Amino acid sequence: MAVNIHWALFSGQSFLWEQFDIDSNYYSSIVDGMPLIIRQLTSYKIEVYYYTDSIIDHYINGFIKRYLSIDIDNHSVFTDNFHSLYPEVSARLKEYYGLRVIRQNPYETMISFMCAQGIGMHLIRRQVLMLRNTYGEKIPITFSGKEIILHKFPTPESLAAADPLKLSICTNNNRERAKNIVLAARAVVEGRINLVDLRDPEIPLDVLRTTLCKNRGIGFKIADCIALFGLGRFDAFPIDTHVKQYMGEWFKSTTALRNLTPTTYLLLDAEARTFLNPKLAGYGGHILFHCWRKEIKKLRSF
DNA sequence: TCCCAGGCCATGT
DNA sequence: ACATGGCATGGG
Repeated sequence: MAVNIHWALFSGQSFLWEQFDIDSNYYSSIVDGMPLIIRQLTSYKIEVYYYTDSIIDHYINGFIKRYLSIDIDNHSVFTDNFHSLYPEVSARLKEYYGLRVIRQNPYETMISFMCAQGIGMHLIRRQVLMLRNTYGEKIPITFSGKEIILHKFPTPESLAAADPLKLSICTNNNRERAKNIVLAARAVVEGRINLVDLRDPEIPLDVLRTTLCKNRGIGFKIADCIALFGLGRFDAFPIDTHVKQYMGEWFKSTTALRNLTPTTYLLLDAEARTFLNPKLAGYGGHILFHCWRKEIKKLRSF
């Protein structure tokens, strides 16, 4: 079965998705145990293929729409005040309103973003792919007559039981990162990290961030990424090298010229909320992030 | 060859 | 608090 969805740009936060081939418009992933294939038709439209019984079509449809956060009207993310204050940025953003910040699994988001430290997106994607292929359960499907082997994201148990040294093959040979991933998986298995409890939207962002940062390998930025992409906290605003750059260039922040120390991080976080809707700061920030990478940095990876 | 990539951590001042 | 270096590899 397939469903068409308008207003979806499939890009920007997709370490858990895999492109069929170079320059292919098809992407695959297993979301909540269900194999999904997405075809990017235009920057505003995708087609979703899923494998299930037609009786529960309406349920699947709702599930996918929630996953793709179709409930968020992207044009409401930026205020009228924003458009009049920053007309150049506003003009550039026109092509990027199709981007959806998707509601991904928090555990999978945590592990995959722990791979995203100071290296290019290409390498990050490769690490997550290798983790899936090495430790994830195989799921064979047939798509347009072809047999395709997909892999589930490895369970917390499988990563918790993994040998860190062996796992480091998947983490760019970075042993420290491999060790941290195994430790985090163990913490999930033993209930010391309870991501279900952290889903409570009443938890203040700084508390959420501090809680996640107790784990080795998770700093402010990764914690905010887990909140934004994994816990549906669209108010969380992860600040990385690109965000720091566009805050300096586009929003003339002098704070952005300083090194990204914890203090600077918190100052930038507060600054961003003065020109972005605080409740959707991360959502807007991600649209800006993607636009910055594509338009200014001319990066092709996503 | 050098610098930068969706950072984090330990160490020295 | 802030600066610096190590971690690792690939691409521009």
